[in-house]
Amino acid sequence: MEEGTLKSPGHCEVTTGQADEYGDTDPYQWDAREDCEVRQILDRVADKWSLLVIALLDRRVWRFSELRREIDGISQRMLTVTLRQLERDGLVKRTVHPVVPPRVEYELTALGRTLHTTIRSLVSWTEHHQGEIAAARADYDVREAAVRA
Amino acid sequence: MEEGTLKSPGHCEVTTGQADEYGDTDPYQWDAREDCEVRQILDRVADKWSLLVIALLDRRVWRFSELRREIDGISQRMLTVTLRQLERDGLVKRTVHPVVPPRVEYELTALGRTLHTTIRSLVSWTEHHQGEIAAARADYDVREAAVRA
DNA sequence: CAGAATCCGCATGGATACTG
DNA sequence: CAGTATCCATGCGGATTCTG
Repeated sequence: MEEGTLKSPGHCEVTTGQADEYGDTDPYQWDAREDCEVRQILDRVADKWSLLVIALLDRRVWRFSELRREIDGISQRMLTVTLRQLERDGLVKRTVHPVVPPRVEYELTALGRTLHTTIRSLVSWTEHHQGEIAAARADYDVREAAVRA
Repeated sequence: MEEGTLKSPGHCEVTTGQADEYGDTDPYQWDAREDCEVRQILDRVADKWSLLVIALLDRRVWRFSELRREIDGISQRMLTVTLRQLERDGLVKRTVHPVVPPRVEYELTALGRTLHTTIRSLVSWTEHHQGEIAAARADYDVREAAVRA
C-alpha cells in the first residue's frame, strides 16, 4: 500500500520520482503540476472502480459481498483496495459488526454524498451523449480506415 | 499498436455486440454491467490525463508542444494517445496546418465543451474539499498506525 | 463472510530513435 | 514541430490460498 505524502492544501510537494526544477507560475493552479494535491485527489476519484462504488453506495448501505456481486468484473482484491481508499479519504464509512459470521457494511459519509452529486452529473452527461460519442467513434474509425487503405 | 477499445481481460463479454440501443433509460441501469456503454465512456473520461487535457483545452486553442509543456509529467506518447482518444470520441478537434514546420492545433468541440461543464464541477468539488480529504487521510493514517503498533 | 497475503501475467506507459 | 515506431521496466490487478 502506498503512503501518500500529505502536505497542507495548496502546498505542492513531489511525492515520488525526480523533482526537477520548476519555477514558473501557473495560471491555473490545479492542473499542470503532478505533485498538486488536487490532481492526486482527481486521480483517486477518476479511477476505474471508485465512481461505480460511490454511485452504488449512495443508494443504500451495502455489505461487502453485495457490492462484489453487483459490480460486474471487479475482483475481491480491487473492491477491498477501492473501499479502503475511499474510507481513507473520508468518503465512505465502514462499519464492522462483531458477529459470526462477520458483517461489514459500507455507506457514504456526508462528504461522500456531496461528491455523489457531482458524479451523478458526470454519469448523466455520459447517458445523454453516449449516442453522439458512438457516432463520433464510428465516423472516426471509418475515416481512419479510409486513410489506411 | 494499441487500441483504446480494449476491454478488461475478464471473462464477462456478455453481449459483445455494440449494443447500440438498450432501450431503457433507467437512471440506475448504468452501473453494474461492464459491457455497458456508459461504463466504457466513463472509463475513458475518468483516465489519468483526459480530465487535464479537456480542462486546458477549454481555455483556448493549444498546440501540441504547448500542451506537452503545460501538463507536468505527461510523456509525449501519452499526450498523443490521449488526444487521439478524445478526438475519436468527438470531444476534441484536431487541425493540421500544412506549413513547415508542422503546426497542429487542438480545441474542444461543442460536445467537448458540454463535458467541460461537468468536469469543471468535479474539479471545483476537489478544490473545495481537499482540506477535508487531507484531514480524513491524516486521521485514518494515525488510527491505522495505532492499530498496527 | 470479509479480508489479508502471495504469486505473477500482461497491459500501461516511459524512454529513445527515427521521420515528414 | 508533431508525431510514429520500438523496446522495455513498472505496477496494476486477477487468481488463488489462508485466516479470524
